[in-house]
Amino acid sequence: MRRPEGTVFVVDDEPAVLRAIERLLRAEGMNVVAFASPREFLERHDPEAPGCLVLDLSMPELDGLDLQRTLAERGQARPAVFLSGQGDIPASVRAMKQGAVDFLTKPVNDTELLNAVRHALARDLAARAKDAELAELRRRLALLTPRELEVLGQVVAGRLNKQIAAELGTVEKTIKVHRAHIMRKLQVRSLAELVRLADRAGMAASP
Amino acid sequence: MRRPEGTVFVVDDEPAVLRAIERLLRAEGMNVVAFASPREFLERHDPEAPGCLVLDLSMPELDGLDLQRTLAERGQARPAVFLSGQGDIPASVRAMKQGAVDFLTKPVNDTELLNAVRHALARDLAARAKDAELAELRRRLALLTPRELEVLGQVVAGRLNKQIAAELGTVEKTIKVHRAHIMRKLQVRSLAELVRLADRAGMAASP
DNA sequence: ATAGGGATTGGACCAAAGTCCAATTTCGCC
DNA sequence: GGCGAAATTGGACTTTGGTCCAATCCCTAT
Repeated sequence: MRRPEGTVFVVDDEPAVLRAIERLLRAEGMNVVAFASPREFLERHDPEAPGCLVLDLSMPELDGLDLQRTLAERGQARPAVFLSGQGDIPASVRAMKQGAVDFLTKPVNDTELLNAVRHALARDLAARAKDAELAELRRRLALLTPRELEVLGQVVAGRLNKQIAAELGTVEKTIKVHRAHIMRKLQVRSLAELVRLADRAGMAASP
Repeated sequence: MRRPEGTVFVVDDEPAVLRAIERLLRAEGMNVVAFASPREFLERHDPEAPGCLVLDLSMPELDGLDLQRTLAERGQARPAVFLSGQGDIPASVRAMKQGAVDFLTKPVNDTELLNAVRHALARDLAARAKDAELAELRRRLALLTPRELEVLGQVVAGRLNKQIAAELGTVEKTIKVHRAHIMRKLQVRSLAELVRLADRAGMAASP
């Protein structure tokens, strides 16, 4: 079973547990990188590499929740599967509210962990795909001049060229030229596509 | 503080807890309806009334999770806040995965419960608003004839009238008429609006 | 000062879309 | 058999949108 679909970053301060989990995941053909502490993870991991987390809840210095939150603040959030020894309910609830994929209690059931990790990897891939798409949209929008952005806003708001011209204090002819430039730069071939692109990129339509 | 924003349906088999929660919520000006058992709730509650749930996790016959799932199957899901006595972690995780707003342990902290309930009510209102909007869109789409739906699909796919005519084996003139009918029936005044309406209603664009 | 990009505009046209009025054709239903 | 909605089509225009070629005007960086 090919599984180059991302890496599983495991962080646990108990060496025995860390090795056991690493072995389990590798046996399934997954790419695994193990860290003995949150600090080590923060220093060495590659935020660009696709993948998910398997975090021990209670660790010295920074616990699993803190680590998860820290990554989120850096814009490096990843789907996480939490493991806890005796962990309390409030912690599990907090983890889930924070977007955890699952929260398992030790001793961990292998099947449950594998399912949770597969879900987490899938979620990360989906999130990265969405991010990539959004980045591509913004990259294209960045090619537009300020004026073209104004015109775009009016166009996707459903205004006619004539109305846009009046609004922007110019003539219809000019708007047509801007429109043509917009279509070319954004690589869309129909108004329908243009509207979708603008909406997905989160353009605020100003009345 | 006016709070006619939905009702809080409380279900707990312990009379003392039920009364205490009811009193707490009413003191905040909330509309509350208390039920001593899941069965009673299923028989008497109004699925149309906006509002959220406060569910005891462990109850005879049907526990809180079962009740939540049963409602979901009936298409009557509501945001729920769970309360548990000694509850285990797996139960709390399952509840959160199922979409619970929060999962609190008894004895419940009043402030936490109130905050959770407020979030749940807000979430229900938002969900109902979205549902209502979607229903409105579908209501309008239902006014279209089968042919008009075909044309709509092609239009929002960015096809020209000429192309659509060829595709549907008719002439451009006919397509124009259909388009005019579509715009009128859907109450949109621009192609941009039409595209958004179709997309939000989840129209699959066929190539 | 000078090149180059951005914003604008003209003119000339062509293509696409929308409108008004009118007329058939087809089909399921009473 | 006939009614009424749906689907179609014509004709005659008007409005909009798009394209080509060409030409200013302004501002910034070299």
